[in-house]
Amino acid sequence: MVGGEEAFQAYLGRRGLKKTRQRDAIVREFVKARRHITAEDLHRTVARRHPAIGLVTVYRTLRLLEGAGLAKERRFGKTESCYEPVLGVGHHDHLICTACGGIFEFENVEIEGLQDRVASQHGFLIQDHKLEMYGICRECRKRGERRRR
Amino acid sequence: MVGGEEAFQAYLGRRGLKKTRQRDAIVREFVKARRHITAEDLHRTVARRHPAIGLVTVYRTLRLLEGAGLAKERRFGKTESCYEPVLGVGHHDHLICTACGGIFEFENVEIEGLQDRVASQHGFLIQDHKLEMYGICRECRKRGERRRR
DNA sequence: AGATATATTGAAAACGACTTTCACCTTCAC
DNA sequence: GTGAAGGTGAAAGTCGTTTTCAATATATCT
Repeated sequence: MVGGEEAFQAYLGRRGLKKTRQRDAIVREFVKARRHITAEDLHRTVARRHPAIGLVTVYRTLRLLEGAGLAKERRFGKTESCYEPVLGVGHHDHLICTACGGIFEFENVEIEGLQDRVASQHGFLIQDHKLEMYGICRECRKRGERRRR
Repeated sequence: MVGGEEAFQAYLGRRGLKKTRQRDAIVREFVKARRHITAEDLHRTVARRHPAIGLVTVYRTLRLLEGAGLAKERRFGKTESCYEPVLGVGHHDHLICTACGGIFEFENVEIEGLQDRVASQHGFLIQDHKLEMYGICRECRKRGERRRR
């Protein structure tokens, strides 16, 4: 999402939508995050400098970013969604620790290749995919696999 | 989930829980489904023969089944969860058509192997994983990729 | 700049899936 | 059978997210 802010404004213009201070502030913080973040967390961050901006507007802006192809919604646990900036290239997937809740990212070209093959074997035209692996991370294994919650 | 009903009753016994008519009916229909199903759909099915059984009890029973390792919760869209019977062996993943909403299952041992390798490279002890691919299925491509919703 | 049309805002209410509460009802070990 | 421990359905409550609505900001036209 290099130059994400300009891309976002172009998107707004194209759709006859307006550039506002709130959207600017939200998009700026979202880009700074550089990692998946929940709407609530993003709101907290934005509200430090702009206390008047509501959570509702954060949700709306995230949906706009998604529409612009600049953010992607993810759902790891059973509860809230996370949003992550769409960086120029390179898809990544996630390793999620069920003990500490930590989320680790990785990329693997071979897996991607196999996925494409499976998809075309089934006659699918692939648009997106996600791979999530759940387990115990190195740290938690050392610590003795204590469970959270 | 061959012999799922017996396994479930064993689980109940082990935990000091009781076998009830409602649970029997719900588990029986769940096993018959043999495929992912939402709580709501399962309830609808069960209610045909047992109109008094509430959706609440279906949710509770599904959580029990999950605890017993006989069902697995999945979340494809952004809305409801699906539950699928855990069959004895063989993990499968999903191809989801964004046009018609259809869900197709597949298995691929090579991908599984690569996943395990990635996990161990990161020091992870894998417990579970899920792979979902989104795209347009063969039928919808023929039909001209109309969008649902 | 001022007027005008249209989009945007925050607060509160609504939403949908799911969970909890509660008073009554089963189940099962004795 | 009896009684303690669980289970039940209905209604109320949660939680994350979306919608509604009256007030306000932005872009465009003059």
